Amino acid sequence: MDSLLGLKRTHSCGELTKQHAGQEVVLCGWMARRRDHGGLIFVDLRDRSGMVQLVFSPDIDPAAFHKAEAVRTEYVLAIRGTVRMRDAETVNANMATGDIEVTGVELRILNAAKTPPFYIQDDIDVDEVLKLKYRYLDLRRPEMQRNLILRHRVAKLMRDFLDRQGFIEVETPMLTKSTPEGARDYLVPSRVNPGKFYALPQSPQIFKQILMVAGFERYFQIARCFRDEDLRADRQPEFTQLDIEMSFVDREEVLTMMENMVAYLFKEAIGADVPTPFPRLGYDEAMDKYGSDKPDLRFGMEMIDLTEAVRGSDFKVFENVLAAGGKVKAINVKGYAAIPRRELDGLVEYVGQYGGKGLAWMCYTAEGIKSQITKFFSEAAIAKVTAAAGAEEGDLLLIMADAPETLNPVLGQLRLEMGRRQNLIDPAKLSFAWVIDFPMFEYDPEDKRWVAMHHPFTSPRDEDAVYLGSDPGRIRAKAYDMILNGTEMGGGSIRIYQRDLQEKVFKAIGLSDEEANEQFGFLLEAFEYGTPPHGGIAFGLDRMVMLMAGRPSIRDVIAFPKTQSATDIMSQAPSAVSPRQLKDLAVKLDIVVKK
RNA sequence: GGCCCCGUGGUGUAGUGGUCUAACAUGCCGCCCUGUCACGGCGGAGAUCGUCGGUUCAAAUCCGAUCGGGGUCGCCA
Repeated sequence: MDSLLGLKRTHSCGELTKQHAGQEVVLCGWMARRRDHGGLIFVDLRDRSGMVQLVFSPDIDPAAFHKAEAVRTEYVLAIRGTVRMRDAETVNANMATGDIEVTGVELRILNAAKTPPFYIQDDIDVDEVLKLKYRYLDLRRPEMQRNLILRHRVAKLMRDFLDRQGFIEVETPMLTKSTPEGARDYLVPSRVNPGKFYALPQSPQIFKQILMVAGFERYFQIARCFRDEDLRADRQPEFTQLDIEMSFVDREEVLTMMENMVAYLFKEAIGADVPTPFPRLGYDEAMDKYGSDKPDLRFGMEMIDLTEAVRGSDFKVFENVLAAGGKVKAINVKGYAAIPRRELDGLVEYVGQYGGKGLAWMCYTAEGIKSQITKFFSEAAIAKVTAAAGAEEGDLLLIMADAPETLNPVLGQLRLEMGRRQNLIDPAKLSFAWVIDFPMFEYDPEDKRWVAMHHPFTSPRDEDAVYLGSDPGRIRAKAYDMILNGTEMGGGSIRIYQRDLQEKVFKAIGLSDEEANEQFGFLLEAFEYGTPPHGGIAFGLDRMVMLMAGRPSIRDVIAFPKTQSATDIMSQAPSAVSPRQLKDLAVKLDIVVKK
């Protein structure tokens, strides 16, 4: 094995162009591919910046040539050589550095490498376990390097933008207090306080509000957050938020500044033009038209209310739903009247997964309407449905009936599914919007109490606060979510900053005075020492970068992600600990759960 | 906790009861090759088919359990 002694890297592989022709350069990197012609060897050398072709020949340097014969995949190399133009017929247009090559006069093998378990290249299809076990090799692949470099760029742009706007980056604790609301906490036992636990933060929410009380006026943090809930493609137990809070602002100011920031980020990071201001949707409208509080607005197919059109038919299913106060709604899948019967049956199953009890359809074919339900309806009623849905020949109406709370989300899922099947979703499109006027509370039938939809520090709209004691369900909050292509990218609110209002909200979610004091007493007390009106927002950095990179999972933009069972295959976390460690922490494992 | 998909040489796949002594591609090893770029040619090694149990004269193949991965519902203020 050779050392680097006396050689200093002068260039990176990817930066070389015809401008460098004639120069002697020193390059370092990994051996990506070798083409050995017996009397002539080509090596593609890869580093973070890209790849370049090296040429070794006995005519150039016999020692370097013979060394090159022994080089294998992923060996770490340093080479000294001269950049030269390729002959016209040997130019490789598929390679960024394809105009030139480097003739090697000195080759050093800095380190050998075992043959990697998978190819170090883009677009591979390999088992997740293998990729995660050898994450350092997976991360060596150019596309993964691009993803993490993009992530770095986005974080830097966030800091640049917010710094210019007068924001101060402040770190808040990772060892914090467990609170009853929200997701399950990750707990950390305290050695010096036996029997007591810290919680890792689900978000820096309370600390950032305290920073407003402290007079920082504009705060941000790129903050790690922890939630002990089940994982998804876009959910990891630890994830990163861009957390922001501002004093002396109203909702308008927050929304305007944040959409400007996001437009800046997308422009600078991926060159996308994002028009501002963003469209705004009320929560009720979003649920009514799209059945979701984070609708994918890249395509239409809005839900259509047929309640009045179908009222008074002989169809018992609809009549029963209507009698119970439910609704009948449909989506119009344009041009899909020829849907195979088998697919329709599949759709019934599909809505069943989401709690849909049934699905009616009307196919507007050239021979008339094919449907299992039209026989229950008068011609006039059918005409009303056709008019309400704007149905034409070739269209397919998918119709559901249920209470709105069930119907909307299920039909919303069906809308998404049909959008996907009909290829209506343009992957290149970026459809941003704000969803505003969220309900303050939603009723939890399991706990039989009202819970904060956003969090309990969200301010109710001024005109709705009077219902706090009487009718929490009708209160709208000063909350907002930024959505992009059906993903919630960020959410926030204008906060409560007065003790008495905060106490009323705690009461509304069933916290007694004692509990409120025990959990949040310090915040309530802080509110009495001159708290400015304030509000803020937090963005999911992982999701934002995932969307920018066009990846299907945030695992692709996190250096060391966890599996669906929250383990790290590379480091084998979590793991058992020694009895000694447990004893120090005053922790006893009485309830042993499998393995 | 529920539902769905996946697990076969290093990697990706084929094989759905006997002809499997497991096929193909790629990678790997050896030899040849002075303009390739997914170089090419010739030869070779490499798999008890995730694990355990069952059915059967016979199991990669059927059944059950289990482990691991992925997607999703619930959950995620």
